Amino acid sequence: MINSTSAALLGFLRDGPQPGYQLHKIAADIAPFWTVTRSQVYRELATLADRGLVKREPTGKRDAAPFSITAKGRAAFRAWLATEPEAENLRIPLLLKLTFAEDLPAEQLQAMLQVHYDRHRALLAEYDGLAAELSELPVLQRVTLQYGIHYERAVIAWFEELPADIAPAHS
Amino acid sequence: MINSTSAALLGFLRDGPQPGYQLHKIAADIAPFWTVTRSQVYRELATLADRGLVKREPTGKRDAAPFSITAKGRAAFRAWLATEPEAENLRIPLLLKLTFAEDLPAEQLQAMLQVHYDRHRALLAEYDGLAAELSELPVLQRVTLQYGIHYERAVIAWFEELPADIAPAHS
DNA sequence: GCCACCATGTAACTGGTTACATGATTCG
DNA sequence: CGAATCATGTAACCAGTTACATGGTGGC
Repeated sequence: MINSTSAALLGFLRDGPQPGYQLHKIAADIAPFWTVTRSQVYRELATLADRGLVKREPTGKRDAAPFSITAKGRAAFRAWLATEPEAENLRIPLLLKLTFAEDLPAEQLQAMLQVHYDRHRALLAEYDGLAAELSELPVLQRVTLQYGIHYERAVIAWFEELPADIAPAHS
Repeated sequence: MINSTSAALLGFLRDGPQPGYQLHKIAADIAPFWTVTRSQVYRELATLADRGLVKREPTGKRDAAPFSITAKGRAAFRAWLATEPEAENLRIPLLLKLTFAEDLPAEQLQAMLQVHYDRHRALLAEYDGLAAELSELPVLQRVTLQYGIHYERAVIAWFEELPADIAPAHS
């Protein structure tokens, strides 16, 4: 079975051949709940090519080496699509640090929390803006955005509920 | 600067020397928003030892090689504690798959969503139970749990708001 | 024509996961 | 006393990040 990153690349390639650079740009757009670096894209493409799931096309402009999806690649994509997605993985450095935060002066801790609180509020505003702007988007493209909105709201509520001595200022 | 995983190990070692196995157990307990595998623990300990931040103690029972924190290690921990935590990293395979889900029969998609919905409801129930049980916990130990509760509630709300043709059954 | 930025790719390193190996306890 | 589980660790592999290199394009 291929991994999620490869699967995503194959998914994008169904719309036509693309070089690694462009695939990365497309992938970066469907962030923020999935990320791939450019290097990863090139590596995955190389192994996909080795396994015959994509095919390297003649080099185009600026050394661009487009890849196209093969019949075998389409089959692998469909197989991946039908498998149960794994559980999500959340990695939250802030919570780790908080675990040890008794050893930190309250004001320093509060300053840290403030930074993150503000960032989450900015993100929520951004997502809300996108949702308004893109209200005509196909259903399945909107759900990710909705996930983001729900997530940010939850985090913001969490911040606002922190004990008063460390809670960030919320206007 | 040391990484978060090393920092956590140093943090735990302040309470006394521990072998890698035990450190991993402690770390696993402060999940679910931070994870380390056992292998990682051993590797980090080895590099921490190389850098003089921990010291290997004489082997105890069952080949256990406890490590103790050094003065230099304590300093490194304090330095880490004072740095701004990075942004969180969320990796949600379900959302990636959803991006391509137009190519999946609606009922298969719904079945997938049901599995995840049920899992999140179970998690919320578990966290709520813990919160009730551990109501006397020190503040900073409770905030992680609260984060989990807020997160699960948000995800559950998201599920319940999905378009009717794919939304999981919610009693 | 130069400068900034865009498009393209490779290489090296670090962090995370899986698989393997093995002796000690515990419990029925 | 035998089986299951716990405690301990190593090695190999895979995935993610950072750093490096370089030619094209567009705008002033």
